[in-house]
Amino acid sequence: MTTERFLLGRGRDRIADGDLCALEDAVEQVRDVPARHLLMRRGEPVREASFLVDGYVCRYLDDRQGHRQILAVHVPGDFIDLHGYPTGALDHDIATLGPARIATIGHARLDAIMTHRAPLARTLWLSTLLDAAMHREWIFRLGRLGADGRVAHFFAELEARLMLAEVAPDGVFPLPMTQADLGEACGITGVHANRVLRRLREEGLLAFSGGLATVLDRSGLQRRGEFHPAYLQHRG
Amino acid sequence: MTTERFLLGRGRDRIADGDLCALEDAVEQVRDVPARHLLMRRGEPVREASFLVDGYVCRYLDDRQGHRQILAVHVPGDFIDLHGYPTGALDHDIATLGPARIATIGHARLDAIMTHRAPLARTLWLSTLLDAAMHREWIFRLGRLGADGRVAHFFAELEARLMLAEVAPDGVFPLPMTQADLGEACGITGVHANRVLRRLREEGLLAFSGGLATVLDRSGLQRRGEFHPAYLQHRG
DNA sequence: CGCTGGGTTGACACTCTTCAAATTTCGTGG
DNA sequence: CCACGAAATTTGAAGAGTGTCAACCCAGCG
Repeated sequence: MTTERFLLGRGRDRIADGDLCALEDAVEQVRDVPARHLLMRRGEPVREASFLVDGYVCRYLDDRQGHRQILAVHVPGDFIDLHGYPTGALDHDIATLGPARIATIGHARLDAIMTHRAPLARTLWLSTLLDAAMHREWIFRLGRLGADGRVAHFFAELEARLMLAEVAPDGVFPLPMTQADLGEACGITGVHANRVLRRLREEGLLAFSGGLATVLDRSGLQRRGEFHPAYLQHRG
Repeated sequence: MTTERFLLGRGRDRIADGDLCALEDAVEQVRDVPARHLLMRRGEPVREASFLVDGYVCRYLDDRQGHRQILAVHVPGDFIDLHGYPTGALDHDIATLGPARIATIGHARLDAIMTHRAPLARTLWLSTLLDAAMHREWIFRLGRLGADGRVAHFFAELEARLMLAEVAPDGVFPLPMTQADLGEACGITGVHANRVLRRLREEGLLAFSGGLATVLDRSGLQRRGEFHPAYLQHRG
C-alpha cells in the first residue's frame, strides 16, 4: 500500500502526518466485499484489523430463534474489529450491509505501531472507546425511548457520524438497509418500523425509502430521538 | 499506598506480579463513599482513574424527563472510569448504589505505566474492551428480550461477573438496588419489575428481596435470559 | 410473464405502562 | 424499645404501544 489516502473520517485530522502515513503503509490488503456478506464469525481467531474504506457494515448478535440484534453500524472511516486486536477474537458476528471496500492491517504490524508510536497507540485506544460510547447511546435508545424515538435517534446518530466523517454533509445519505434491518437495530419488528417511518415522514422529520435516507428537519429529528451529539466528539 | 492487596477480581491472575505491584503502588488515595452518592458528572474533566475496591457503582444517562437509563453496574475489581483516561472526560454520570470503597490513580501515574509497562497497558485497554463487550450484551438484552428475559439476563450476568471476581461464588450476593433501579437497568417500570421478580421467583429461578439476590437455578436463569457467559472471558 | 423480496395495510392479541391505593419495610428520633 | 414518617413493595384496573398474522401491492428480474 502506498500513500493512497484511504483513511477517512473519524479523527483523521487529529492524527499526526507521520502516524497517518505509518498506518496507511501498514495496510496489507484492500478488498471489495459484496452486500450481505459475512465478514467475521463469533469466536474465530482474528489476526488482522479491518478498516472500512467505503460502504456499510454491521455487527450483530443472534437470539435463540435466530433473530438478529444489530449492535453497531459502521460508516466509512471506522475500524470495524479493532477490539479484536487486544483480545484476539470477537464475541459477535460482522457482516456487510451493502457492498463494501475494506483495508486490513495485520496484528503483527499493529504491534510495531503500538511500541514505536505511542500517540497513535492512544488514538487506536480512543477509537475503541468511541465504539463503547456509541454502544451506551444504543442502550439509552433501546431502554428509554419508544419506537418512534428509537428510529429517530438511530438516523440522527448516523447522520451526525457521516457528517463528522465528511461523507454526507447535506443530510442525505445512502443506507443499504431494509425496514426489517432497521427493526433489528431498533428492537422493533419490521412491520412496526414501516409504521414508524410513515409517522416520521408525516411529521416532516425524515424520509427513508429505496435505501436513501433524507433528513428533512435535523433539529426536529434530534429532539424526537433525544439525541445529543456530544458523545461523538472525544477530546483525546 | 503500600502493598495492601486491594486489587480484586477481573483478570487479576493474568497480571504479572511486578505489574500488579506497580498498579497498587500507583494508588494515591482510597476513600469510602456513602450510598446513592454522585461520583462523577458528565462533561467534567477527569484527572484520575477510579478503581472499585468494594461495593457497587452504576453509570447512567438521563432522558429528557429526568428518568435514568442505567448503562452499567460495576462490581468490586472493576475500573469504573478508565475510559476517562484517554478521553479526559466522561459522557455520562457515575454514582454509587450502596456504600463503596474507591481507590484512585492519577492519570499522570498512568502515563508512566503506559510508557514503561507495555503488557500492563494492554491489560488496561482490555479492561475497557470488556466494558464494551458488556455494553453489547445490554443492547442485546434490551433489544431482543421481553421483561422477564431482561431481568433474568441482568442477574445472570451479575452473578457470572461476581463469580469471576471471586466475590460471591455460591449464587448469593448482596445488591443494593431497589426494584425501581432494576427497572432503570432493564428498560421497564419499577412496577413491572416487581411483577417480573414474582414470576421468576415462582418459576424457581431467582429470589431478590431486601437487597439480597439468590440464584435458585443458575442454568434455568441463564436459559430464561439467553445468557451465554463466553463474552466475559477475554483471552487477551 | 411469473417469481421473489421488500413494502404497506388491517385486525386482533398481548405485553407493558400508567395511575391509584394499600401494605410492608426501614431508618430515625423520642 | 417504641412510634412515627418516609421509602419501597405489592396489587388492581384500565389504557397505550407493539407484536403477530395475514393479505395485498409493487418493482426488479429471471
